[in-house]
Amino acid sequence: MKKRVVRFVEKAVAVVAAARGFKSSDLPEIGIELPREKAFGDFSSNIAMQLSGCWKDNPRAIGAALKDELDKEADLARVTIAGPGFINMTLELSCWHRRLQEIMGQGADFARLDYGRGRRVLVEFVSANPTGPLHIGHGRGAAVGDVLARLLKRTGFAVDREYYVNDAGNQMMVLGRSLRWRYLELLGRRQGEIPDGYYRGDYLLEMAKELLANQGAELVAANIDEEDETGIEFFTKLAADDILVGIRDDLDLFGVEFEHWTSEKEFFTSGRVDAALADLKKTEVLYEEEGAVWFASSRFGDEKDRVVVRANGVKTYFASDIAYHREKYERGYDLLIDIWGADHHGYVPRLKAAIEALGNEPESFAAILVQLVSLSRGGTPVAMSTRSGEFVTLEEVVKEVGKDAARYFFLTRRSDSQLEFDLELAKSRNNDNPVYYAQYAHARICSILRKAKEEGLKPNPDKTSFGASLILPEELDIIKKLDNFTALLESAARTLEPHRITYYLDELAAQLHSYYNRNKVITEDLQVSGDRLLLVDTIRQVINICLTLLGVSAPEKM
RNA sequence: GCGCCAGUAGCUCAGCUGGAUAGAGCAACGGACUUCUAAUCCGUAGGUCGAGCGUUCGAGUCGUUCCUGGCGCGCCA
Repeated sequence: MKKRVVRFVEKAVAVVAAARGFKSSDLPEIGIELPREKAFGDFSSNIAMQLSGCWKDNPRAIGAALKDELDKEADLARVTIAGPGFINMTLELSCWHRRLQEIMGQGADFARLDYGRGRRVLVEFVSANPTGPLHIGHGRGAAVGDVLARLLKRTGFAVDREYYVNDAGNQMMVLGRSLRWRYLELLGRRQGEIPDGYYRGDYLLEMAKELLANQGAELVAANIDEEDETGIEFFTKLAADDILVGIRDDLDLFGVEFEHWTSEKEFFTSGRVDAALADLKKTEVLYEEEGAVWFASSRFGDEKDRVVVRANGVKTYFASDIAYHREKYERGYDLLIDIWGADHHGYVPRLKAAIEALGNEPESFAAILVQLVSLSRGGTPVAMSTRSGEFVTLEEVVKEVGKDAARYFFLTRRSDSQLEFDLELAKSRNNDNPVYYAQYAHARICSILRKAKEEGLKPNPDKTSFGASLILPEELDIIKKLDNFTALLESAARTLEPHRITYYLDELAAQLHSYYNRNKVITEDLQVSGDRLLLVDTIRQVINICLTLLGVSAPEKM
């Protein structure tokens, strides 16, 4: 609808520009907004103010000239000039009624946009080290990443989700040592507290017990000396594989699926890290100093240069990450989105530098930083640390509060603002939980539709009289809100901010609840009932789309 | 010390590419179920948008300087 109004204004501006002898080529872009105040009409434009500078005339005079042109449009019921020069426009009611019918007619395909024009996007998220179960912080990343992927898909991107398994490096050795220690502990060959720096979560103890039960003591114990690192690789692989299975299960429970699981280790073994470094070397951004190989990331805006190969010959995590992102581009993606914990923000400039050094557009890479989730229980902070084993797992939370509430909760805030997750609050199944509000609206409409069906009524399909009885201000507001959904999705996709869906949904649900309490949908009047059924059914449809985007169920009864 | 993110109602937070009189939920207070689902609704009250300066027709939004909080500044991942 907005685009139609933009065209009206464009046309008017072109006519007036021609009359005043200005070229149509150097006109500013037409901005159309939804005014805050209803009294200002359906749409408003500030174009007169923008033109006043280059046309050397006052905004109200320009506005008046534009108004004369706009008054010729049959679909515009009213055009006024207000304040410093706003052009306020009100559409004919019939336009809104037609729009409602149109939205309903598009069904589940409403707001399926072509904004992305088929560009290929890779959204990489969670990517937690396979050193322990996913905790609540990973849950936030999972929710944001998954919903963002769904959003981009709907707005016209070709999207893949990817989990990068960080199965290389020191941490994996520590994991192996930790499991081996637990195993030896069960055999009575280790006593006391597990050493500092080891992972001490209960899951490793459980794993060790299972290992002992399945494989016995001799199989692996025979060759293990008290002190050396014998068998570490065996334990590492065992632990990592087992944990990864658990991670997949947890994400499955959370409703998150990945198209790809990529292993960091394979980048080393396949020689891709070396190939990436060779590429960088060609562009002369690598140099040696103090025995190490450095990447001159400071030339691309990073605060200092970074080591890619240590003096001991071992390549850094950064080196494999360069290879990883290089490979993403090779796979043909136009846009890379990485979702990281905000504590990794210092890492963004160097990766961006590498991406640029490899000849890619810096704008084709975006890192979304998700702030930490601070955990509390009934208002008391809970410490979280994988190594100490003190944390609440994602699995635990999902099982307690349900997938719907958990996912929704993570999207009630924009990602760069910190989120406090109170376990007591989340676990309590009371009415404070915002997800029920939207779901209830959906169930309520379904209930109305059931009742209508019993009475032989259905949403008005009549192409000539549809919606004509929808004349209440709140009805018009709802239609506008429904119409605005496409713009909302587009802006959410443009800014990569999936939380906007949640807020929109909440507002739409509020409008429905309010409308429901004020008006009866099923009345004596067949025309009115049919039109109102059309209205609420369309609301239901859009709520359904929102909930689907959020990965939250849309119950027909509650 | 440098950098990133945040600072909006008592609390938790929205505020779309700068737009007109700054919003919601919770908490507080007062109302609405013989009615299509009260997991709801309606009303009241609550603000120098951290502070200053600047940019312009116009700033919560942009620039800049401070203040406060979180995080990061490794040849760890």
